[in-house]
Amino acid sequence: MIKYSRQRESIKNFLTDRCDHPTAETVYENIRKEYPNISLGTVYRNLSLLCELGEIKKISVSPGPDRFDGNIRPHYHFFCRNCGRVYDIHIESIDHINTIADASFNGSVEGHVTHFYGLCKECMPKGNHSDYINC
Amino acid sequence: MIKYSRQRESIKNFLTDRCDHPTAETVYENIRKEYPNISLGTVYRNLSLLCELGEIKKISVSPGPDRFDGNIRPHYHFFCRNCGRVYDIHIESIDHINTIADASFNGSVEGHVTHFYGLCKECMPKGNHSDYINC
DNA sequence: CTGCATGCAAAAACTTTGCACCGCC
DNA sequence: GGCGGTGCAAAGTTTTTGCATGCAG
Repeated sequence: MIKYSRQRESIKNFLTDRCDHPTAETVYENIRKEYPNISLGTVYRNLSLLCELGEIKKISVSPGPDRFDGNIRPHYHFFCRNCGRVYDIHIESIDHINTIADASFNGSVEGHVTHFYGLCKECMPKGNHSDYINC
Repeated sequence: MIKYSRQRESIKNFLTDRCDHPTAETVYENIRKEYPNISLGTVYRNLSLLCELGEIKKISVSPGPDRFDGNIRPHYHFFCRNCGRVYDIHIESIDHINTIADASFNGSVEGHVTHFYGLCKECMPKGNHSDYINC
């Protein structure tokens, strides 16, 4: 049985309030402002638990520490190869690629993990800065 | 300038001879049979170098250690959620998803990383075992 | 009260690195 | 023989875990 904890509540709220996909370390540093005694171990344990409960999502980045996303609606991520920032991308479903893969594989393709990379607006050559909002 | 080394040659050959995407540790254990004094550090250094040279590919798996692929022709990977094995999937290009993503993102989408998951033939319920060859 | 959650610290898992020596070119 | 590669070991990075105590139900 899972019991309520103020720390977990705080972590959950922190994540759903942001859209910059913080690492466990960043979560730790911020929750510490409210709960100075919280330990990094507790942050990891709660992030892990929240993932299992489906309340947040883990984003694995290579190389580097995992990041966490409080937005669990289906969407994709964009990694800027210059500054390392992670952005949300909301696109129509591309689940048809599962069917394509399944047709060429002797097994059962249930899903895919995809992320996109390139240069974000901030890192692109000057001149084309519209104010598109990613979050 | 890059110099020849027997160890690097051996690592390269080992990878191009296999299709099971071994980890650095597995590479180490196998190369050791031929070069008992090789160190894990050397294996990592050479895997890293071979990646930079574009002679092999690194596959990041979450969770778990990175895996390495001696096959650099474009293809995708399938991760069995039951046994953890990694298989090659050769499919037609799905690069159109870059265009889809680019249309919804204020920046420049240059590419994507995708892997598929599900159950492999070995881990599927009995009865449907054709002899499709994945490698 | 019972037992899950926490804080702390140690350890685990994976990878990189400093340094002295070795061996390509 | 000069300089990149190696072996070894130490250290770095990220995450997990054991244990005594704290707090929700």
